[in-house]
Amino acid sequence: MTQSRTHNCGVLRIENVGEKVKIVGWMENVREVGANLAFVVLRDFYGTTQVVIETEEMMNIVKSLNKESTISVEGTVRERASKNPKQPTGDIEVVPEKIEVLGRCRYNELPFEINRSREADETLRLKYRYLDLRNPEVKKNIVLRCNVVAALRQAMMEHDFLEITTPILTASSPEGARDYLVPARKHPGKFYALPQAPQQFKQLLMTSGFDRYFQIAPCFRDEDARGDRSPGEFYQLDMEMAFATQEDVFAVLEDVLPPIFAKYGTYDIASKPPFKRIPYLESMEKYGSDKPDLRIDLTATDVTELLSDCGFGPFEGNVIKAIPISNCTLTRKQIEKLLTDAEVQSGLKSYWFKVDDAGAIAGGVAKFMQEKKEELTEKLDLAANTLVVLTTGKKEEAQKAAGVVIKTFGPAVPGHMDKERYEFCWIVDFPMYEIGEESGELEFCHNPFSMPKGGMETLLKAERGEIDPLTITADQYDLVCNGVELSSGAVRNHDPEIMIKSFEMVRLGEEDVKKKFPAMYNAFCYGAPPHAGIAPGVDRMVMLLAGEDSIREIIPFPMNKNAQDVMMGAPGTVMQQQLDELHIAVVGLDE
RNA sequence: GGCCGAGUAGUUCAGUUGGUUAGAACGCCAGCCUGUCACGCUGGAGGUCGAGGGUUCGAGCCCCUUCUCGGUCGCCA
Repeated sequence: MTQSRTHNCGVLRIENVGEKVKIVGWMENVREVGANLAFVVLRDFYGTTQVVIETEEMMNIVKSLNKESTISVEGTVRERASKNPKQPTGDIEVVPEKIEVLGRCRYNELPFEINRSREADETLRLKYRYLDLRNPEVKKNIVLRCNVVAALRQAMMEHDFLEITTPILTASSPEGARDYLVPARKHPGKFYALPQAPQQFKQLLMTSGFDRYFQIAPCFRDEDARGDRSPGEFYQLDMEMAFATQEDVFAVLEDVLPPIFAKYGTYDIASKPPFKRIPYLESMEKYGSDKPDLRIDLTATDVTELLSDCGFGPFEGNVIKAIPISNCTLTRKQIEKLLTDAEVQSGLKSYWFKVDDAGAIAGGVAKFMQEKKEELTEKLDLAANTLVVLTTGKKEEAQKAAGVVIKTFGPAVPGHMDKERYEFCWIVDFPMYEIGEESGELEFCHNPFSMPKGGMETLLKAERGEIDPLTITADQYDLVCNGVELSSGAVRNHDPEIMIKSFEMVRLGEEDVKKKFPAMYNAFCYGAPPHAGIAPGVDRMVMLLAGEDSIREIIPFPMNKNAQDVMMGAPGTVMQQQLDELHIAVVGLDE
């Protein structure tokens, strides 16, 4: 038989009995049950098929091989004497006439057992990622990723977006994250930068008249990792639309995303358009977060006025937020445990009391609450068996702590979270400016590319002192799903004069704009369309869909937390000649 | 960079108040087993307890230093 294979390891069924077949794959397991009887589990991408060994000749071949060797098996499909209903191919087995060794596994002990690789130490998994990926449970996330990317691409094309690639070697952008730099051989002392996002290119495409652009775009940022943030590189579904408003952008994603989430996600249910829209300030007040998990029905209420003079020390002079949790039957110990979890995450201590089943206030800081019982009951709509968690600190601290408490208690207290669904929302009306923590002066809150609401007129009013610049908002928005920030986007500032004015607000000016964004500034001077866009993170989307907590589970070859590829040995040293060509002298390293 | 957690057999882990030869499961090796499918049974090999130093008659365990990994905060326009 000259074919490489006639069937894969996932397709043979009872109907194929009697057929001559050739299958290939990895020898996953050998079950030796008698002197001349053994069962070989052959695995390929598609599944597993049992090969039965009944002769001394075949037994000798099998016994000479380590597990995970690749072999080809030519033989006949036979109905099993004892079937296994748990396996798709469990009704049949292949009786081999010829077994050929294709790739011998040189080791009889692997770094970990393939089918249990997810339990192994992560560093080991990453070092032997090619073995880790043999595990169908690991592989399935990569397959999912591929399907999701294909579905996104198809949906975007159907919405008349063109996929256009933009440079990987480009210029360093002075704003935002730390850049990855690439030394320029032909230009000593100069550097390319890898793009943090194709932001400027896509805006330039808009000025070129491409009406709708998208790209599954690789982005590079030299910032530290998180559980949901891969260090170094990640992918965005980057998109931009000319002559478009916030509503146009929303309409596209509200059309594109829910079907893909419902189809490929762990849960079948996704928000229907239009998604809930929550102004940034309201979100911070109510959910203590700019990425609320709307599957949780808990919200925070400001009780500063009510409780600041209640006599409890930590409350004095601080903002106080209350999160009432109805029908809560947690024990004191469980409550304390959850509060500790929340404290670890937020770094802020919170307090509690509860209304017991007799309607009395008890536990935690109850003794400071007794005098305020009536007002509290009215304000928080308290009933029996309601737990109230209190957070406090400066306004931002109290809000942030409340946000963490909500996300900690929501899943832990029965009845407050409908987990099996995807809840999208838009966070809108982001402030354009904020007071920088270090500088103490006005700074851009998010990015300088956004169009301030009201345009030039608003900026002039602020300049004349008629309005507080902190109240200026932008048509800038985040897409949030289940408490995960999927994306940021905005209606862009396409007007050179407004751009300059907007920069002047933060003590920068025309020269800075020209210096930082020369191409974009110049391009906008030649007649630019109003445009808007967004860039949902592909990795985070797939992570949500796969139901994984670690971003590394959905990346084929992830780096570790310290931005190292332990499999390839990156970053690594290079030859002196390479350094010389790049005009780089490495100093201060002991080698 | 701060804080928290972890590091013991190939892998995942246990290891009592500091006390004899550091254990289990899986994997591996050998033998047995003619219908297994997480096969079973019997036996065996396998350890610088992350590294270095200290306390002690005696350290996997206590103390100090350090390395590595993970989580979290900073950071991520």
